Amino acid sequence: MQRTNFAEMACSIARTLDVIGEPWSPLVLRDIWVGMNRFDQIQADLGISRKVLTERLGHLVEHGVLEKQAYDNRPRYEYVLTEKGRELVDILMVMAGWGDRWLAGEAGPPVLYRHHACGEIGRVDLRCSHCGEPMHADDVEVLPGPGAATQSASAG
Amino acid sequence: MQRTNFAEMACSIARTLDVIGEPWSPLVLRDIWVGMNRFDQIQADLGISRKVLTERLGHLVEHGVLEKQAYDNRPRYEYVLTEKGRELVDILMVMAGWGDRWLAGEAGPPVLYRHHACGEIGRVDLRCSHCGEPMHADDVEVLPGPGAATQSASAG
DNA sequence: ATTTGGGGTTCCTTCAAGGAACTCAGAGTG
DNA sequence: CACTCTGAGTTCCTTGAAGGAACCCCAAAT
Repeated sequence: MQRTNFAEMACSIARTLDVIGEPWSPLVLRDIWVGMNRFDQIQADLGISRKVLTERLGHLVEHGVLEKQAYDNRPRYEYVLTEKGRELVDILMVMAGWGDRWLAGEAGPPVLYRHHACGEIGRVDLRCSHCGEPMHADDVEVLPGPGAATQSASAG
Repeated sequence: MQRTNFAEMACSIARTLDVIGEPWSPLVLRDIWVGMNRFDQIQADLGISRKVLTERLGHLVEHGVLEKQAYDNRPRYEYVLTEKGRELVDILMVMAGWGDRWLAGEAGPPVLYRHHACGEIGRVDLRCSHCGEPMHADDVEVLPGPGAATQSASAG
């Protein structure tokens, strides 16, 4: 899919999609985040084709969000998040928050997040890094930045 | 692509991906967010195939994140975000933040966000809804919630 | 010497993305 | 009235990615 090259667009959303926009990639990251670090674990948990999983892991390693580490003398490997990858998980937490709010239905959220700092079940909240007040779709004005393309559209 | 049905998984991330996980969907939402509301505008801006754009818009309307509104006596329509859709934009802002930080390079971020509340250029920051402290990948413990599947894996 | 198990490849089928051309409905123009 | 213009899609064909099952390789362990 995704034959159009999102990486070349002058849009940070498109560039991020170039890294995790392919099907399954966010779910692979989620599994690794919660401690499922081996190929067969992830494959069995998600039910993803082994071929596709190989491709996704390779892509994520290439982009520096995962590292492949040997854990045995035998050729055995596990995948761990880099710092770049751990920060990607922010996106997953916000996605989970939206899904919990709008798609969970009667049953309620499939998982809960206990915040280490306060020990309580919490949800992620988006706030302005500058003033600390809530920051959502309607709270911002979008302006061209230094890396804006001059000619083409698709800045973002 | 995505022939596997993410909607049925007991995972809010997977369910969210069922809504916006297909290629182009997040970029379509972004365009509408920044005020490009008509079919031909979006098509020209993104360079997406008209066929695919038709499919994506239909899917997003079906899932209640967009509304299709007539703006003329002629058969002319524009697409606007619902509340559900506006909250989806939170995900886009976090994606943009990650892309700005890790992929923008020398040129700097393509766009900047001015926060209405404080008037300054800001970045989104993830905080715990309970205590207000930062909340990231390593700051939480993931626990089964009320909607957790009992038998299968893929909770999240 | 044979089995086991993790970590992949290979190969084939099906279905989605890209892309260009075509359609349709209603307004504006001469 | 005929003609064109424009927005908003459809149709059709080609290419290529996802699904899936089978196969392979290597290094213990038995």
